[in-house]
Amino acid sequence: MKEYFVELPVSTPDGEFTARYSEKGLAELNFPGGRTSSRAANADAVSPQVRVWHRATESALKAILAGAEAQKFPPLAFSGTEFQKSVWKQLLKISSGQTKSYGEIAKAIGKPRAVRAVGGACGANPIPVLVPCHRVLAANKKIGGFSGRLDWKRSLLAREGVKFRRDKF
DNA sequence: ATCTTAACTGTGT
DNA sequence: ACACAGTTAAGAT
Repeated sequence: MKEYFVELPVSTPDGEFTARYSEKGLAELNFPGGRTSSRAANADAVSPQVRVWHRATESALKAILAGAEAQKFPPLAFSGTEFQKSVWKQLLKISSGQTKSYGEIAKAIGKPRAVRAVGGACGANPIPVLVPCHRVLAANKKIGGFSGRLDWKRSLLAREGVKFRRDKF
């Protein structure tokens, strides 16, 4: 079985995301607005397996963007350190409309002091939205930060009906 | 209530 | 070894 990486566009009301697949599953997901991936493969050229995954990705992505719970999920083949993977695994447990703090995540993986490292892991998350890094707020329910457009975090949380403390405005 | 400072951990250079 | 990060809790103002 040869190793392959495939990029496919995902059209959503928010723009065109780009999904990247490895031989194991969905490996990366990028926000719209980025450079148009000219390397995007033709949907017909990819294996049936990837097409199935991609269908699940589209379904899940659109659902979450709409503020709903994702029904279908493609296999996630993110690569990273063990620490990061354990963090992302925890993030997947947060259902729509719910939030957790960085401290709670750290505690859940047995390293309650590694709150800052958790933040780093979230920022390194290769599959935003599907891995709900946006559902993680600071300890006192403040919005916290976000690598990339902070607008996305606010917007997604708002769509899920999450109330967070807005320190300004 | 807001600001400042110090601690703590994983990761990249 | 050093600096930084999507934090936090405690102390000062």
